[in-house]
Amino acid sequence: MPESRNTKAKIRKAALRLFAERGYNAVSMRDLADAVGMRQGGLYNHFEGKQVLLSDLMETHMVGLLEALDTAMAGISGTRARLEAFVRHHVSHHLNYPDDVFLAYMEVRSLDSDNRARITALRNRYEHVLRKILEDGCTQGLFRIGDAAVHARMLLAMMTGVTVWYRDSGRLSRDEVVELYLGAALQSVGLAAVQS
Amino acid sequence: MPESRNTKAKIRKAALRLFAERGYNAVSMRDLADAVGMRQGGLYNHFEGKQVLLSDLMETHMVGLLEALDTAMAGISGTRARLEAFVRHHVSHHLNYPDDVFLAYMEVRSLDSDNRARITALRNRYEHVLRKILEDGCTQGLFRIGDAAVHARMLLAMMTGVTVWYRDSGRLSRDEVVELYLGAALQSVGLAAVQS
DNA sequence: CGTATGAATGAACAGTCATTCACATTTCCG
DNA sequence: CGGAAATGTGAATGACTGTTCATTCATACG
Repeated sequence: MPESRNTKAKIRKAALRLFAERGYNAVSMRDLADAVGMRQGGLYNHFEGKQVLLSDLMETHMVGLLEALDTAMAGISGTRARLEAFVRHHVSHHLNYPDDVFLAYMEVRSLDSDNRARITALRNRYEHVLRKILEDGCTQGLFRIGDAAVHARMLLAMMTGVTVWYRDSGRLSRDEVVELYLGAALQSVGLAAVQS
Repeated sequence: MPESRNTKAKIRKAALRLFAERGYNAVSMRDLADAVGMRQGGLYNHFEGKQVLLSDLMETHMVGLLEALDTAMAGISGTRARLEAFVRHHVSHHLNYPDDVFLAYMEVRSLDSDNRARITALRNRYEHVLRKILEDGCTQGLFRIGDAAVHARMLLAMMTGVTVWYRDSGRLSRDEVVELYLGAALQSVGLAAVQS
């Protein structure tokens, strides 16, 4: 049992990396088995098939993302503070799990329709949290934005894009990057960036 | 000759749509031939192969994007005006050619290394134009942003994301969407949105 | 009219795909 | 130790991959 869980985790890890790097369709079960250090047949002792493996990875990521969001937002009140918490959570989570995020973003179309519906529902729940914050800020006259729903998508695209370019070997630390995105997000809704 | 150019254009059009919709690796030459209304063998009278077709589509798009940018920026002076022109150009161009943009964004990794280098160079030239505007705005004390290079990537990701959600059947017109993105972009650099 | 040309076909190629399975090997537990 | 369950192997399956090619066809030209 412990040995089993170990290889299962190794398969997930290798699959995440390969799928994110080359794309779901460009990775064969042979490639995956090679990366884990076994033959392709053995993979099927741990997963029913390639499609199940993909949707499993995606669902795990989305559930983890939502849980991390709950944790990050717990007990935070005030619209501005909630926006700040959301941005910090989103960017730092994306910096910490770039492969997961990239996969969940790029390979939705590789899911069959049932799995896609489930994943999309989770994503909508996530997006809705940000939209709610923006709507609150609007009705309170706190934010100056044209359209809350559109602005939510703008901010999510902006922040999610951090995975495309950020490298740990670059000149900026993760914390610095988080603060840069926070400043831009706050200004984009019409708030002054710094307050310290 | 005219007939040839016609089918060649039909192949490009169908390939663009299919690649953008399902992904390069998920589209077979048989699928493509079916979409055009011919058999797979005939495709090779017009293109050397699948990879050439992909890089051809991408290069055409990137060159067109750069040309459209030149046109949009021609004669525009003043940092703020140049930023406005860039944003308007980028968003409206992405609304008009969503498949091209999506393909060029998603399938860079499906290119072999030579083609990838060429496409990436074009993309960097494009990104550099925006970064230059932001740097100018910084040195002039006009913009309030943390880091011009990072901010350029933030804005590009934000604006490019419009292709993910926008539908002509939705409640917003393309022009309205362009103005929403313009407002957000201006505020994100610390400028007031409206001036009319 | 004869012929050269560009274009389309449909079969064939060698290779890869995800998946299955009978069979070894290892691990666990009584 | 013994046997059962878990785990890995390697070969096989049939379907599909991008690409090639001999052949056919229609049109254009001298």
